[in-house]
Amino acid sequence: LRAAALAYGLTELASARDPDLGLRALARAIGVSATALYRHFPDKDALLDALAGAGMAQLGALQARAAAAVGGGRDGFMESGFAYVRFARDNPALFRLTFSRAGRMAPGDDDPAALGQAQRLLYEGVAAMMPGEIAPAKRDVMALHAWSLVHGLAMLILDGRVAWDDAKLRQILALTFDMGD
Amino acid sequence: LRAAALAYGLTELASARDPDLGLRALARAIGVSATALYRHFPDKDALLDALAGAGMAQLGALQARAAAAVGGGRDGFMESGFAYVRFARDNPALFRLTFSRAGRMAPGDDDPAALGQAQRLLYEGVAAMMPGEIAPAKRDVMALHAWSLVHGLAMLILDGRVAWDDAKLRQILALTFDMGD
DNA sequence: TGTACATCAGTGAACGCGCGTTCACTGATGTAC
DNA sequence: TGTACATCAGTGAACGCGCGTTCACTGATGTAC
Repeated sequence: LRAAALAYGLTELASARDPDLGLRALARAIGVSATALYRHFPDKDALLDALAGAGMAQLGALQARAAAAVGGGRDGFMESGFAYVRFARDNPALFRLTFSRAGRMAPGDDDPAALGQAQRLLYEGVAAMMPGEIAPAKRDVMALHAWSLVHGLAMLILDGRVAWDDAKLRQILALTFDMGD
Repeated sequence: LRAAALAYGLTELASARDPDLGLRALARAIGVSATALYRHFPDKDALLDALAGAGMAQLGALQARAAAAVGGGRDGFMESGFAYVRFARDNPALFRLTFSRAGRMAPGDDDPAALGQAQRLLYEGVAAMMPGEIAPAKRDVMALHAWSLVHGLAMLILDGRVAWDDAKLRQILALTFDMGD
């Protein structure tokens, strides 16, 4: 049941716009009594945390795959950024839930594999972008810069402020991701 | 009462983390029966829309003031970007509400003065940043780039993913806002 | 100046709703001897 | 092989809660004649 609940939750959050997911509603949807869920999660919060963790893991995996598909390096970094925005578009509620939840945990309290992977990808990407010597502080700034860009783009798209346009998005990303030239 | 409701709503949303604001709760807080609000707003949605509009107006005004304070131009653009992030930090729930609501309206259905001002500032900023001839398409890309950056930074800070650090934030912004060099 | 009437802001009771959670329970599955 | 017992996943009824909204109402303020 735990697996079924998470699976349904993830698909529901992929299509939904609003990340408000009710415990009762979820139970109803998978054809089980609401109380049954309490066998597998201490409370609603824990359920949502699990979903958020799964979302983060999905996002990380997607980014890694996108980067690998073009052979890594600077192109891979750019592709991983693009994948980030695509993930948000394809999983609006899950994307929101993932970030609103994960931030509420104490640092390190997160699913370590998932957050670790996202962070690592970010830094590796920055390194690939600037292959020379980079001061750690500078690397940090560039990583946050890239992260903010894709995150903001994703949010603006989810909020209906920016229309999806493949070519235009790539141009916007290029401004940051080709910066090392 | 309309003014009181909006005023209280704004201060509440400035301190709150969560933009879920109840009509009954708001009425209770300003010492009035819940039904009294229906004299001034057709329903809860209208109330929230009004608050979102006010938030957008505040944000626009703040950005304009920040830009003017350093004499406009490229510095002014950078300052307006910084003000954007500061506004989000200082009004977490209002910032969220403003963007989640405003996007749901049909384009142009928004408070025209507010959205117009934000948009205009954006384009003027890009123009100031690149004083030469810019193709409209390129200007568009640069404007969205800048917007996404500050928006993403704001969201990551609100979600507790990025710590507030004045100097660091300025460095991150500079990567984009000094790009025309 | 006084009277009749309309307008309007606000009230309190009541509606139905979905929610998260607790409770005592049932029935199936496994395990010890 | 059979019996006794513990474990465990699931059930349905019930709790209290806050919500948005409707309703018939009250009392004050303004306006017409």
